Amino acid sequence: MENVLDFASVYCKQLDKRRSMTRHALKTSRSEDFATWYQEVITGADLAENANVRGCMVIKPYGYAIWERMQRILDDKFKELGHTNAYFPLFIPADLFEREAEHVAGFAKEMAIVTHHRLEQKDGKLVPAGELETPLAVRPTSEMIIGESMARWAKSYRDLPILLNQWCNVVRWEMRTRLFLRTAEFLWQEGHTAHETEDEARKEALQMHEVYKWFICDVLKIFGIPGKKPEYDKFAGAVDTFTVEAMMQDGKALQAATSHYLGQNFAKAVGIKFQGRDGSLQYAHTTSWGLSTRIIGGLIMSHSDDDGLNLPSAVAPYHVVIIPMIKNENSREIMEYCHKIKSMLPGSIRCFIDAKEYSAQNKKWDYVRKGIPFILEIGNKEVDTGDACITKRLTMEKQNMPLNEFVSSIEKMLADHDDLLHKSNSDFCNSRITQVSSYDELYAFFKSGKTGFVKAKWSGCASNLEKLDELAISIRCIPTEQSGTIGKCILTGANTTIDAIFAKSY
RNA sequence: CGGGAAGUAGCGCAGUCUGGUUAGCGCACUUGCUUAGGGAGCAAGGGGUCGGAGGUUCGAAUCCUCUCUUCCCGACCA
Repeated sequence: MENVLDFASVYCKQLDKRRSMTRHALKTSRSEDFATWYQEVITGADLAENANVRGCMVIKPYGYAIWERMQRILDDKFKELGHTNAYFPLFIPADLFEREAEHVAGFAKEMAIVTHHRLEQKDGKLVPAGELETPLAVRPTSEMIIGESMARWAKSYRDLPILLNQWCNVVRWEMRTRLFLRTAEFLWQEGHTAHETEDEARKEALQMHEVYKWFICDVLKIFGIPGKKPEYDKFAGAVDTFTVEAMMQDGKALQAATSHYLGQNFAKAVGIKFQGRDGSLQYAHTTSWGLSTRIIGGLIMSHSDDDGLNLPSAVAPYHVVIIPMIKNENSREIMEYCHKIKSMLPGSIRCFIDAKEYSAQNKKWDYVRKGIPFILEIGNKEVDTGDACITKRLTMEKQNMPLNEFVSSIEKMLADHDDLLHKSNSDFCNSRITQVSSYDELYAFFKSGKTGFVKAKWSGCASNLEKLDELAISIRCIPTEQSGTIGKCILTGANTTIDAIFAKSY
């Protein structure tokens, strides 16, 4: 493990050195204009584009390939833990929402509603004609409609737990949208479970919270702090909300995935009742948990640099791209050599040969922007020497190595790639966590233009929160890892042991 | 949803203020030749209902009204 870190340390330095010396693949740098840079990473890597509909996006094939990788990893894990996939309707009768007061209040403002079901031609224009008796909400989340089914399915304690997940799209009519981070329609998975006891349901919510933590931090190598949402910032209708708050390269927090213990709130609203072991009729305890395409935004803002995207190997559509440097005279030998390389690679390595007739250099820079970990340039030289000419995306260092050595070390190099990705991100983020012990310090920190997470004592009560408004920050979470020390709440002055994370957020 | 900016070729832009030949430039694209491993050169080409609708005018990318979309700052954001 130490060796790995040493390796990463050395490369971090090379990385910084190179960045100060050379021309970059993107026009705008992170430090110049983070928001513009973010857009350029997306267009540069060909991940997505704005659709013709307000706030909606087209996820392009390369972006969707990343999402598919994420889906596969998570789906396998969910199933391993006993969940099964199902599918519920996109439309939810609007009045169904009204059964849970907090829930409807939380979503009312961002709900898209279908009120008509037919178009008619009028003066050459199509106008909605048949009005629906009951308006249909386009699902912003499916607790109510899935709960309604569960109510029909659960009769006895023997029917529990019900462990469901669905992969779908949801719609939230947001006022301000940004590709991946906040779109009117987005893709996600939503898990919904019903349990016999509070204890079991709480364990389920925490278990899925752990799964998200693992996926975000270990698989995607994104720096995140797991914790609990403050009482006033829970999911509408939840008893407890757990979150992973990820830190982006501009120091802002991104709520990356949440898991909720819903108590009996939803069970009571839709009637998930079952006969218990003692014969009495009881309400189930439910949970829900979700992770969306927003995480792709988090992935971009965690790992990308001024040359574009960088990807952890687990979700990279390709690990290796081979670019033939074709010259007319012996293109056949070069292509044969390229195929030979591909066929020699271990099965775990995703590789493709780009033989499109575009200029090799332009192709190379495209793949730099797409964050392919290893780019191979294969031409006459390599055919003659039996080498591979490899550019490592993270460090942008280019080197020749004997083909056999490349093939036998590719898995190790990919592991090193992941370690470096992980280390440079976690070093960056760890250096941006600041501890303060008073509101004045907090104020000075954010007013000075510094960014990052600030850890401070908080009483846990909702008073004096308006003091955070001026700084445009919020309490992101109460981290699972608590120091246990006693101190004064920076907002109220009350004695407390609670550590909380304060930050600007997306 | 409030304030600001902007929509002209795939991308980036000029032209709009002060209405007037056939709407231009760079990159990209096509063809040819010459070159090639940090983003080629030269030459000849292709590609546009100037976001959309309506109006003013002999004439609208340009002026007016409405509308859609995008970006930035706020508010909002399980």
